[in-house]
Amino acid sequence: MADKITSRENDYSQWYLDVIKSAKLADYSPVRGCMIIRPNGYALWENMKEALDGMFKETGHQNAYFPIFIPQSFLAREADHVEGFAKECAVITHSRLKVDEEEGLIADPASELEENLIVRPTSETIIWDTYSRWIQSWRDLPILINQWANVVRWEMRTRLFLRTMEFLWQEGHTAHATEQEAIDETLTILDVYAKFAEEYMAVPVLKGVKTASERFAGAVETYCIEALMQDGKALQAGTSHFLGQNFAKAFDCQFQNKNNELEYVWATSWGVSTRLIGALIMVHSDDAGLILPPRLAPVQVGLVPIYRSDEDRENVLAAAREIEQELKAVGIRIHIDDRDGFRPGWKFAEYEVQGVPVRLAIGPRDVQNGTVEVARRDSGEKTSTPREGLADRMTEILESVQQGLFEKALAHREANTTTVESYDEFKQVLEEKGGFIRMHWDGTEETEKRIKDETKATIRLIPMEGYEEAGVDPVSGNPSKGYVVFARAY
RNA sequence: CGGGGUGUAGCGCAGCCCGGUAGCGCGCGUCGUUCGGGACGACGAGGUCGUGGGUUCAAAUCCCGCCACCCCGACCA
Repeated sequence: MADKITSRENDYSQWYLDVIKSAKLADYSPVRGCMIIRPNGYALWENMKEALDGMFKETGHQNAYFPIFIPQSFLAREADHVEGFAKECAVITHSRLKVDEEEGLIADPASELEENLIVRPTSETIIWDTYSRWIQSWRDLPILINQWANVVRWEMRTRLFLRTMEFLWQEGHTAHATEQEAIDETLTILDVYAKFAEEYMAVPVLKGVKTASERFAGAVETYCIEALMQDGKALQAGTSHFLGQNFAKAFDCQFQNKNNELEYVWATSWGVSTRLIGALIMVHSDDAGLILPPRLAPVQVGLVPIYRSDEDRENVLAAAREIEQELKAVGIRIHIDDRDGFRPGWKFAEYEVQGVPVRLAIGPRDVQNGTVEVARRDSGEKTSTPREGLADRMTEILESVQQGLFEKALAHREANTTTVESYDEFKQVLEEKGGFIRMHWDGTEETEKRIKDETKATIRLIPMEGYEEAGVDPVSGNPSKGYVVFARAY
């Protein structure tokens, strides 16, 4: 008997945790705030990684790897950066342990490090230290590097996938000769992220710019994609930062331009993390468990063979293998659950809770009739269909599931995006409905903070499209350049 | 860092108030019957009761300390 999943209506955040547990995506670790990513979760991450990695390479980037340890002094070089990250750094002070007679195993005082090391919370500092040695001339630019890595941020409050102390991510760090080129890079990546979210994750996203208070520590401008979860809360799904010359100046990274002048290098950084898995869960899944978009699902089609006698078993499994070959031939990831000792109903339930997009079942009756049962995870719809032409039909169904998930999520977002003209209306919508709320904003940090303090809603982004529409900020009464998007966020 | 909660078999929990043989469900092992939506029976394995101390003839249970984790909130990808 599987664990019961709390309904979304009953307790959304418990539901989220239940889905992760039932679908065997992750587990808690012995250390607070850290998670064990189980094979189901990791396979999902690998698929995300593969798709993104391809897109990065397509846009001219290369992978590299920088060390996990950073000299403590590096962090202090960029003022905003240190302020943003200092409070959540794991610090390494010793290099070995020893057995103390009274206290047992302790850090050996004799091994105290000359300089503390920090476990990277992000790699700007060590990378810009490196770039300063790699870059001398305009001919050395641009540098377009990405790395797949783990980072550690000593968070007060953690949630599986959404915020863990250690998480997996990719971080791109690019160096450019001109400001415009760096800005273009920032936006190129933002588009890559949006495309990935929508086409692979089937999660519609808004693209925009963060306000100063929500900006990355050390950035000149932070661009982001924001998604809306089923409970009406927003989730930042990816960020792309234009860093200006801040890090180049902090790490003294200059180059000689074509006019023989020394200039500081222009920088960007950008990242998405295993948090995307959290987004995926919260956007699509239901009370029966996980629902995965076919393009990312580790198993796209799960096949359950049904038999009683040995003879049936042989015939059914033979048919199952044929189907497997046909589907594999058209590039479908199919898995046959041929384990004896598990009954079909159990297997159905397992595929369901694990979010496998389509489930097939084939038994003696089907073998005789040349049919197979097809069940869609998204709609629950079950049909019996001829084996003839199955591969093509499966391709269509998977495409239709992928499309359907996106459309459903988009419809949800649209139904939960409200434009308001007064602060009272804003508060009312926030309480009763949640979601994205568009409202005029005067552009001041003061107003932004007041709204946040009073309602817990933050400006998720200043939209990149359709922003210029002058009006009045209903909170301050001051003029506004356009509507910005508010929400309560994870 | 504030609030709440929990530590007893692999997992979920009861037992604690009122001290005296450590229990239930799921899972696990063997055998048999089953198998088209999470099957059933029989037998069986599995526990330093988070940890240190105290009270007592006797502590999972009472007292004191410590540790850990989870959930909610503030802060943050």
